[in-house]
Amino acid sequence: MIKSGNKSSSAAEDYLERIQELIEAKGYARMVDIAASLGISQASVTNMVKRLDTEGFVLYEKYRGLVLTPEGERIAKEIARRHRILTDFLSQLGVSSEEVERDVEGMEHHLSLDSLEAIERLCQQLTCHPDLLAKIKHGSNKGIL
Amino acid sequence: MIKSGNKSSSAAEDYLERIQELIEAKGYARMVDIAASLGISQASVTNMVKRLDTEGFVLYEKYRGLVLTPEGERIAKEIARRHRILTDFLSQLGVSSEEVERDVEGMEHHLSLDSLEAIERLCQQLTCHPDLLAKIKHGSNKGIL
DNA sequence: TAAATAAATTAGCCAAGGCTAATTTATGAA
DNA sequence: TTCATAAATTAGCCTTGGCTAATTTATTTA
Repeated sequence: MIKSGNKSSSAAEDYLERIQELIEAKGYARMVDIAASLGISQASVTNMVKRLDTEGFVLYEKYRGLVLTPEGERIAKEIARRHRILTDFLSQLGVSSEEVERDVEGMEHHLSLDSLEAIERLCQQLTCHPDLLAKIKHGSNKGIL
Repeated sequence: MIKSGNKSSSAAEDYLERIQELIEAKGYARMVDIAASLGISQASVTNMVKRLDTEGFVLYEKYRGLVLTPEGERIAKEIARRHRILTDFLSQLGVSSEEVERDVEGMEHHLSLDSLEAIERLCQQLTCHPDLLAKIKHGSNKGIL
């Protein structure tokens, strides 16, 4: 998904997002850490990283590690942004953080820029209308406990 | 996706939704129509319908047609509901109908009930606040033309 | 009702993305 | 520096969900 530039699958986007997060957090992204972070096997990571390399999202040298290309980084940051916006949105609506996480994970690859930015503006507006948000959350049965 | 009852993949859910739509519109769902409606080959439909049968979502007899089981119908209706709610939501935000269609198609399989119903309540509230919606749409560059 | 056409099915293929088991390379500690 | 362990890779397999081409069954029409 994601329109401009090269095509990347949902799976590829997930990898790029996590790789970027690891690099930000620790300066590098090892295969073993990518695997742990995504909850999949190291072998699967090796395969996908090879693909990401041939498709130009990553520079990879066997046994030596990998870095994102500018294009890979662009996609990683775009996905991170979608993640942020959608997480904010569902959190504002009072959805529990575990559900937010799962739902966002699934949705973030399927939204046009237009929809995403409309939701972003909506969040902005909702911030100034806590009364409205209160009514929405009130409908929820898992209220303030 | 969809929690309660049997598991169904996103693809299976798409099939069930379309089958239900065809049955509602014409009283029956032929392989050739399901294929046309989903934009895939008849052979692929035959395969998936067999699977939907063995998984209990559909009753199918070779060359004789198919009907939804109660469970299949339950899922079809649940997906249709998600489709409705998400379509309403993005439309309210001023997203173009083609984009709404594509986005909803992608998202509808990935939302928890909690998130879905929070969005439903949000739409309800937004209906009473056209001023708010106006501001959101205003941020869009493809405004009133 | 027999032949032509439309619909459905089968067989066999492909790519994406997972997996495990076995092997190879790198690295840290004695 | 050598050996034990950790990390990475390879080989080979699986499922999902597509596809085309060939075949079979149903249906329509002359």
